[in-house]
Amino acid sequence: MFFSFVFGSFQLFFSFVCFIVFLFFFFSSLGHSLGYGFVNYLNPSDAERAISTLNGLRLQSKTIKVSYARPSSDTIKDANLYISGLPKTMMQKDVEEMFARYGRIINSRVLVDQASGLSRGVAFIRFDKRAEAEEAIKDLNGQKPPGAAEPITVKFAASPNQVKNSQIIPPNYHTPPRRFGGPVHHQAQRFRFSPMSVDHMSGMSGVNMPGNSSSGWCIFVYNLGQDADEGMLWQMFGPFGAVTNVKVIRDFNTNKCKGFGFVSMTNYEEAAMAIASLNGYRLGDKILQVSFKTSKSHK
DNA sequence: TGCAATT
Repeated sequence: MFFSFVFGSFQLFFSFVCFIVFLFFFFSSLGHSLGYGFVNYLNPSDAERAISTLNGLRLQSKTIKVSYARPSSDTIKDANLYISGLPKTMMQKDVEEMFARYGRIINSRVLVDQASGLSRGVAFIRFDKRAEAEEAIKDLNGQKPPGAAEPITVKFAASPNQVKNSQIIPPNYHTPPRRFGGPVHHQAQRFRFSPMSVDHMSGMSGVNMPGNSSSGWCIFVYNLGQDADEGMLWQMFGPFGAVTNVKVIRDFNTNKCKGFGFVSMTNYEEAAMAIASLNGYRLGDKILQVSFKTSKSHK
């Protein structure tokens, strides 16, 4: 439902047709979603900006891929490979190198043991075309990688249906956010599809930490104008990192903003940076006060 | 100073 809210607003703001953005959630699928979705843009430049802004963005434990959608066709179906028996020393890059000659790799992943952080010797590789995947199986199944003691198994991956937790994509509004003094977006994190880049504060979901809840960090924004809207909050906070939700609190009768709102961000460091940067920010004729939400909420 | 919730 939040999903439909997000995509509903997206459609409202950007509407229909033309360029397609393909999203792929790395590290497994979530909820009943298959882990990916499509967004249509009216303007190619908007699609371009969505890609450059959101690709590689970390959301919870995931890193999203955002790229142009490949045209749908039977030739790209069932092109995902399951590889097992890999030497534990082989990294994602090494596995990709081994398979690259068979075709264009759409994505890849080496499974890692949660506790030890070491490779489990299992990988997935999705090729652009099923024929490429078939070639790779023919050639590499039962083969030993250079220096390996055991042969690897290469076969088609099982059809997609693992169930996991659900999470949401923060839309990023189309106005250039630089005027909010936000950081250039995620230069260091982009393309680092590694589970090592997990927020080090997320293990600290402690009771004493302000603003923290089970899903990210809630930020209190005070001194919004009467006609503040959610779009403003997305614009202000989006540049600092993964924003999962924004809310402008309005009077039920007048529908005017009561002067404050909330923003949820996934990663502590990004939330802290947003607060440090936006607290005291002048929005119109008002000086914003931005802080972690306090827990005075039980009535 | 002001910290929600009409899914």
